[in-house]
Amino acid sequence: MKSVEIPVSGDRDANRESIVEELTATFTDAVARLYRRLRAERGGDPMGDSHRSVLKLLVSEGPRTLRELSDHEHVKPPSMNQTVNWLEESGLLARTSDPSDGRKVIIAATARGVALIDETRRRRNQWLNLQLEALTNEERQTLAAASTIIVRITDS
Amino acid sequence: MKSVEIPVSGDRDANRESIVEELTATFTDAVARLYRRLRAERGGDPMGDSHRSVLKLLVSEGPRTLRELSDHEHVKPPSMNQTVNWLEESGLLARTSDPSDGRKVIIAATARGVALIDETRRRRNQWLNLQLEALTNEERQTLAAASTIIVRITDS
DNA sequence: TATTGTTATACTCTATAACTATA
DNA sequence: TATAGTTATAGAGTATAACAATA
Repeated sequence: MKSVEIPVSGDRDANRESIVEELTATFTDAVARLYRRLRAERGGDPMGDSHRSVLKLLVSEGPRTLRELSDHEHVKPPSMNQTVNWLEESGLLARTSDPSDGRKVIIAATARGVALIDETRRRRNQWLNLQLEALTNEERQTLAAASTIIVRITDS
Repeated sequence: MKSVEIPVSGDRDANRESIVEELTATFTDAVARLYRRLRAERGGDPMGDSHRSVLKLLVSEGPRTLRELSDHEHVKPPSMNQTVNWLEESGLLARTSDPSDGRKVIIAATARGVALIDETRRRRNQWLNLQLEALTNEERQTLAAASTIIVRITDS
């Protein structure tokens, strides 16, 4: 009878685990669905999320190598190379050789790339803007706090 | 001098707007990066996110038509059709004609599809499980609350 | 040998356009 | 005509394999 009356520590661990796993499932679904929705709302913008994310990083944090970019975006180097190729052909970034290491290539935003990020920062994501405006301040604070946690988790 | 001393209501609106736009940018970035990270952690699993999301819906909420599935996932019918084809060829769902409307096709998970969802529910997303276990209860509550808000926004 | 970048190629998931069948 | 599903095809973004150049 003991085992019924007194929850042992193993039970509590199992319970905590199932709570975490439930959150994992719920949270994964929520993020995946929002990501798809954002893509669906993106509309006629020629620059995709990946391109924008890279350009934004270069603008806000300065030049990087290809390897640094692919690591930061959690993508393989050949994938990042294609993204960088597109941005280079669009005149939004430029490649230069690293004088101190002939293997490396320094990738930096051009003036046009900086201008584009500044320009579009406010125009973008109108759909999400509308959704967020309709929330309460408390709900927005929840999302802001969640964003902080997400970034910390993702970069770990 | 007045305009400097007394903030007019227009200023307050502009301020609220910029706060929302800042959250939009931050939140979009966080979600996109977590989505990529989750994909990178997925590893050798042959079933992609879209396939799994559809199968999970069929298992947890019962049969649906193609149109219902494509609406739910915010995807166009031909895209969903390809996803459904893959799942059908893999024996995880089955199509049957709707007796009351010859145009419609009822899509339902097979026993094997149900078993697969049950099986993999616990094995999946190990990386995110670990990250969430390392958080405080308060942080997990924040993410759970954010998930609720995200789902509500996304389905609107 | 190890590392950095690159090219070639293929896979997944999405879209649009055009078609068939049914209501 | 309108709706549900489907096929054909294309595009974006990812991956792996193989290669060149440099450390």
